[in-house]
Amino acid sequence: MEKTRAKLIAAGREAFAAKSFATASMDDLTASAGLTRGALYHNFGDKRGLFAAVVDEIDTAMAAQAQEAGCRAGGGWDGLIAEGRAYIEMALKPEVQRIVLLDGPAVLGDPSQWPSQNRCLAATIDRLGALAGEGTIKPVDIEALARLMNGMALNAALWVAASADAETTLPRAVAAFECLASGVLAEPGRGDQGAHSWKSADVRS
Amino acid sequence: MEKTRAKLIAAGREAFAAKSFATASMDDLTASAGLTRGALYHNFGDKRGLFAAVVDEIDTAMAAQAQEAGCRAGGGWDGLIAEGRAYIEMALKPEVQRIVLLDGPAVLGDPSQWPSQNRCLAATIDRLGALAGEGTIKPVDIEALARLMNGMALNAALWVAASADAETTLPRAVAAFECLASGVLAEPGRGDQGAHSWKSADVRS
DNA sequence: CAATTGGCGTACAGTCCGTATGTGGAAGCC
DNA sequence: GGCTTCCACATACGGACTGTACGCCAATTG
Repeated sequence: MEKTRAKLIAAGREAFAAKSFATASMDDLTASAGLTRGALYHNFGDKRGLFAAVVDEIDTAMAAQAQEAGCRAGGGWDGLIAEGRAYIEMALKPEVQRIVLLDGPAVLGDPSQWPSQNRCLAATIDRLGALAGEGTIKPVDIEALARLMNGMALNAALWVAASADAETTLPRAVAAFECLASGVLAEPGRGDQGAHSWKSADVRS
Repeated sequence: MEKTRAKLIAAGREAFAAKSFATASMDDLTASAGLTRGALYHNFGDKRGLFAAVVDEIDTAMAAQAQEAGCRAGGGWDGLIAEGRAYIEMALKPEVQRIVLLDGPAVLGDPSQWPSQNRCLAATIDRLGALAGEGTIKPVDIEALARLMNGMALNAALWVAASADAETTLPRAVAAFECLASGVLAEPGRGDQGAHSWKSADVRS
């Protein structure tokens, strides 16, 4: 049944977020879904299998939300920055930081190998490729740039999530992100408003 | 005895690197050191305690090596870039990627909270502060910048470590790192040679 | 209507962690 | 020198958890 899979994934999101992958008990998890471990091992084969499904669901939603924020910003360079900002902001949710940022790499390996991350990465690569075509950014290795920018946003998110008061740390992280990202601009002084943003954002720090 | 601690940490480095934190058995680990679990729980109190000691040892050595590379490059902006490059190169060792990059955050939490990382972060902050004082970099939030640059290097290292052939990926990651880092330069066109490096390194890609 | 298949519950074995207890030797004291 | 104390480590035990093999029930099919 496809309904039990959904129930298990939903229960997994709660359990893995609240207790981490290692300490989450599959007996409790399945019981909270009104099932037993038999259903789990039949549908996902493994504890890791359920975790991978949970990560894929969350990560896919994150990629979609980031891309939507990029389009809402009008695409182009501003869209790229908006994507990074959205990604950082999502890490305020404990679910995201515990499952995707901390346990995910340890259990499933390098995030850039996940299918959901590859989708997000492909979107960033496309966006950077378009910017390179119109000369907005320097003609550098696009894939390497996309990977590092994704990683930078991911790491900024981790910092914000671990900080005492995320409300004040978030703008600092976003400003630093935009400042570093402006390094790929062909004309840093006036490339869109990439160079202005870090200035205006820095005022409040 | 201080000798048993060293033997357990040495055995921990091998076991955690080869089998990961979760699958490493403390019975086997202590047996390989010629001891039993009694010695472990007496000296470190916990499986996590030993792991924290192992991470601290590796991470401290990494910070020292990176700082030494920075000094060898003559300090200043080139020193900062050399630090990042050295940090990325260290992640080629499976021990570093498995223990520090993957399991470390999951078991011990956000890396920026580790004592060893704080030492490395303080060094980067000092270096950035000096560069800001002489006007080499933009007057932005130094701490946020240092955290993101450390995270960027860490993530680039993870990518290189997970790639099929690290020898070709490494220069791509380093070039992208330098390109993004150049975003903090006050005069990107000719700030030291930060802007040249990404060009020359990109030729071979 | 009988048989088979698939989804799920149940029982069992194996492993591992953490703690409580025991032991041997070294140091201190009279 | 003998006795006590203490510390570093070994040993034994309990509890929990995962993964697997097996059993049951419903639905489908011929």
